[in-house]
Amino acid sequence: MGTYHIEHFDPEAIALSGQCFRMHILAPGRVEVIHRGRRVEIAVLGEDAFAFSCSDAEFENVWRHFFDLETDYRPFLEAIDKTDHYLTCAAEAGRGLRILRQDPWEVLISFILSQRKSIPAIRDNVEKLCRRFGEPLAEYGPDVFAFPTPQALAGASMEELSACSLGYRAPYVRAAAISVAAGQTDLPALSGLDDEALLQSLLSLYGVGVKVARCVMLFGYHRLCAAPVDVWIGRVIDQEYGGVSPFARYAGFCGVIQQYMFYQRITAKRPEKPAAQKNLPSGASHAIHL
DNA sequence: TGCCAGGCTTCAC
DNA sequence: GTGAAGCATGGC
Repeated sequence: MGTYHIEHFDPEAIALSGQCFRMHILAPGRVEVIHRGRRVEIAVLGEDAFAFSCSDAEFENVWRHFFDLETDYRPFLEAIDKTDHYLTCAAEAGRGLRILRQDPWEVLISFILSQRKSIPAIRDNVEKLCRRFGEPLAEYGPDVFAFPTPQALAGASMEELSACSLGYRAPYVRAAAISVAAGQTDLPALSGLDDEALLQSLLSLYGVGVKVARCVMLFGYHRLCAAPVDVWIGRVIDQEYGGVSPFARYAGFCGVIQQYMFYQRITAKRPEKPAAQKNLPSGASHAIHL
């Protein structure tokens, strides 16, 4: 158990932000994460003060990197257009968000099955997969499981996958698992590709479209230039920006900006405002962004 | 009962 | 190349 002073870090906000489905709020100020066969609990002690339920060595070797604590998020916040009221408020609400450095394989499968599902439903599906096909992590308790390996999912039948409530996404998950397990898709090697090549490689997988590919790029490969546009972000762009994406202004880190917008949108009380012409930054449509 | 959820593939045209 | 239809499941 170690205690640390960390700025711009809000584990509860990150757990709610929809980028990671194995991060749970256990109680106010207490969050757990399971990542690459390890589990850690984080306790919020006070402003910028946190306790991690692991050794200092594990914090330095695993969790500092996972939570992207080496990155200074201040320049991202300072670059936000002060006349953009929506984004200024969103960034203030989400100033403790960070883009996690997750396992690309876990991100790939999680976002394949995210299609047309709510975040709680995705979380349930991921947990079902882990319980059914993941290795038990007995050192953390009888009810803790690792994310399934590609081999484990590739060896599952359609019936077994469908039993995890995957619906029509079951063949997508199976195809991706077979491709990765067979070495046809080498996920670690993809990290060496440039952004466009990485995008095209991900799009070649059955069941992976532009939105899911961008999620994998952002959350699995830490390509901060990738900004997934889903129904929520689409609504923000329509309602707050008159249909013109603000991402062009934030080249190189629009994935971070997107995450502030997404968090603000899903944690708001869903005010269904009519389309407004409030923020109209110059720039191209969001469609051109990775 | 109907609509919607971090969409994608398939098939007309 | 573009747009609509169809797709499973669960929550509200």
